[in-house]
Amino acid sequence: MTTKSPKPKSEKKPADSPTRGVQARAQTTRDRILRAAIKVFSKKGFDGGSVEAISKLSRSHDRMIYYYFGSKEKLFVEALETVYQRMNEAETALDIDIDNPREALEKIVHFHWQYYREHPEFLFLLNDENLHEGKHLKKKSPRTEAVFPRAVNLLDAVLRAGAEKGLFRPDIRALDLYIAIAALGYFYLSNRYTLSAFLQADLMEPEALAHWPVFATDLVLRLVSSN
Amino acid sequence: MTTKSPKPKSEKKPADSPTRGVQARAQTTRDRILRAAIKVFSKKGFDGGSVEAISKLSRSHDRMIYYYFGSKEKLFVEALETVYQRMNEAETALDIDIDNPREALEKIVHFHWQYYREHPEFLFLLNDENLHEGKHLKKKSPRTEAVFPRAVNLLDAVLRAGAEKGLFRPDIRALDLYIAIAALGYFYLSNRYTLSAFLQADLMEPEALAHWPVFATDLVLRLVSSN
Amino acid sequence: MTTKSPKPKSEKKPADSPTRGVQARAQTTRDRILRAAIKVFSKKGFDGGSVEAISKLSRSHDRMIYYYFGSKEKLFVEALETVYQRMNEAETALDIDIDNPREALEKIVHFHWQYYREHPEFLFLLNDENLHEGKHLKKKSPRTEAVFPRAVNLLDAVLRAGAEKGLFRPDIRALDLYIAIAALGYFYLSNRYTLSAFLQADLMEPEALAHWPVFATDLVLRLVSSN
Amino acid sequence: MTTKSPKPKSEKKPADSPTRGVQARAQTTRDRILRAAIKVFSKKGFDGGSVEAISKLSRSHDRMIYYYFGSKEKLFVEALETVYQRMNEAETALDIDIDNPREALEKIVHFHWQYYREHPEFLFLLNDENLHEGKHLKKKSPRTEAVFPRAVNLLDAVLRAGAEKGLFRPDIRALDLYIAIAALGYFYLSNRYTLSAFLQADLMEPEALAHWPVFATDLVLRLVSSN
DNA sequence: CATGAATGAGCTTTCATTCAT
DNA sequence: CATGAATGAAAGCTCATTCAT
Repeated sequence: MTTKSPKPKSEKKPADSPTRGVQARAQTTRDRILRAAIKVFSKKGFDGGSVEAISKLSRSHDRMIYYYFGSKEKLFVEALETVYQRMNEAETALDIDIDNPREALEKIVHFHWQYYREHPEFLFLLNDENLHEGKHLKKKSPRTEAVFPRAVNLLDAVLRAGAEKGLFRPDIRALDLYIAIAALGYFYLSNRYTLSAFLQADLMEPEALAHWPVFATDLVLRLVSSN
Repeated sequence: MTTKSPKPKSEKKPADSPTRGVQARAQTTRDRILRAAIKVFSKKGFDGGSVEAISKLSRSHDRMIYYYFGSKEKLFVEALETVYQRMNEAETALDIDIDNPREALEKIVHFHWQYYREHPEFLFLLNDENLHEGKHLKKKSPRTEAVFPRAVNLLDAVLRAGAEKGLFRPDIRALDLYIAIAALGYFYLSNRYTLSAFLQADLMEPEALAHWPVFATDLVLRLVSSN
Repeated sequence: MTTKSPKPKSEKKPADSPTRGVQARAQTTRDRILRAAIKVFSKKGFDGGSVEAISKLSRSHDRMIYYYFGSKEKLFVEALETVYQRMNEAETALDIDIDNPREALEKIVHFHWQYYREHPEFLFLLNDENLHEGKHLKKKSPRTEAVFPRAVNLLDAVLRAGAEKGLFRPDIRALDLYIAIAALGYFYLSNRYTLSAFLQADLMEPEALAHWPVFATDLVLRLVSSN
Repeated sequence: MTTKSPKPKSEKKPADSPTRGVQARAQTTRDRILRAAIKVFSKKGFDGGSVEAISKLSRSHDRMIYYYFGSKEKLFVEALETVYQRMNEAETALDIDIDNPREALEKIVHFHWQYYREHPEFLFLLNDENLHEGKHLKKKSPRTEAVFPRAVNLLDAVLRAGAEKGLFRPDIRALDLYIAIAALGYFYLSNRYTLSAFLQADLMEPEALAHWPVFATDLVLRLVSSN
């Protein structure tokens, strides 16, 4: 980054000042680029997505990407974090009734399924990052650190509530369950292309799509239920 | 016919003939390229893996890739199919005792886990193909078509045997179970980089690695068990 | 918009503005490339003329050719159109006295001869385009459409004036005559290499070169003369 | 040429010998290549026509081209000479009645027109060679040397006969007339693509095609006629 | 007489990035 | 805050040609 990042992300809304108009315009340019980057990277991957494609889609210029983000890589990282953060916010916003643990679990399983279905860019972006062995995330990302617990902590609370009520086994780790829930939804959708080809079954048929979350929920409930 | 497919894969071992030497040399060149391609593509993806990197790793020339495979894309498809075929062969070779359904299931779950661990190229190559929405596989692949049933059929046999013995529920679909088993192993390993970053837990710790297949087996057995 | 047409030819001279320097530099780079392209293509043809040769001759970079012209083909088309346009302008600028039809015709025949001699790039570029069955011109060229009539119309006026004076036959079509005049000059020069080889006569000898336009003029005047 | 040209063109038909079959087969391979070369080079030019395209079209192998012709360039030269020779033979075979000079001239003009129309490969191949400033022909071609006179000599005879009968002017050079006749036919057809584009007239319309040789004949007769 | 394998230089084109206003 | 111009490396691919049977 040579051009000395002009306004390093600046979450703080610019107060009404003479320069507000300018900053607002800048913000939208930056946002347009970021949004375009998410689209392009999720469709083509980091290597396949060109800087030009992004600047074109955002109706801006290559140069602006460097002005705002410093490099293609940093733009990718921010796209990745943005997408993850959105997912996290959606998960946090889930309306969970802890007093009804079975129903709570069902809700969580369905949330994951639904979120992955509606946000393919989340799947693809994470896939690509894993393809690169997480090297972009490794370099930097203070923003994500504080974020983790929420999802798993919520699950932990549900599990504990269920155990107290005698409904659930007490020996299930929230982290394991979280990964299992994610795996069931993520893998089905993310790997649908190779699965469809190799298993010769169209996983995207309406019937198949309706069936899978039912199966996953059943699986999860059987896993955690006591007796 | 010059640039195009010089010897279409020719599975048949070249009999001892005057031309054996040439064919043998060609075969190894072709194989060296294919092996290098699997390595490079699984590390860098289709876009990130350059033709030059492959030809250099195989101690051959760019030109030879086009001579034997026609294009980077066709080479990728063949790498993908090869890797999938190997997996399929390993799965088929599994020594399963159908009269012992629980143990059989355990074996299958462990096989998937173990195979994914030992063959990261399988994970990465499939991931990359899914990133591209399966477009390479769509174009061609008659080889894979006949192959599907084996893995799922085996599982189906196990499930039926268990059900007959009164050990398993009769309403579990083999296809669902297969995907679930694959999901548990595949997702954990394939997505370990983003999971580790976002969940702040090192999934590759020996302890964690030892624990996961135990958890997965438990999950699968609880899912299918009657009572 | 990054790689694509940065300033679509912009005939308008950049007024004195702060950015004038930049535009001027760009304009000269673009012009240098175009000029180099005309040279290279006319010497080596479209296939034989390499992008590198052009960029080197223009003391620019390969990349700039794509920046300004989009592709090798589009550059070729522009070279072709430029060369044709120049010819057309020269022809239009001819000082013809319609009241002296015989002299006017002589002038026109000599103009063609002289122009082809002095602008071999015109011959070669058109030759190459015809070799490709006009495929480059077919794709695009609104610029040339309005242009046609001038040369033929001029000839038409001369023919009519001559006929009115009773000097010329009234049944000669201007288009035919135009093609004939062009043919005589163009073919002699353009095909001189094969003609020299096959006819075993050096068409480029001073004497031969001096003789031909005389012959051609005679031919044309005999053709159109009444009686 | 390293492979020491196996049978340098061998015009002589191989007498009935034990090896006749082999030679015959070779001859056809050689011929198939030559014919394919004429097609490919006339469509794509020397630079645009690849060795592979030729070997493919002739259902042979790249290697054979080098075996029989030594290099791409030598193959091109032979294609060129072949095509020229065929034209010359056809011209020589013309049934001309010298006692009827006007009709003889008409026949010659029509022959050129007809031949060019029916043999576009002749036009294109010669065009391409001229594009390269005759560099292929310059290198070699003893075969063509003896050939020249025939066509021009014939014309000379006709002109002389006409002059003797008082029909023709005595001051027309056969060489000039020959070039003019060739020019009229060749240029019209060879340059039809750029002419059509720039003159905005479809030169290949049936009517236009029927008209041109009439015009050309008229032109030639007027040129040579006395009084 | 024929052919599969190999070679290295070359091609057009695209890439991420920086300079100069 | 934005932009056109410039850069050089590298990409995938094709070329004419030769080697070794």
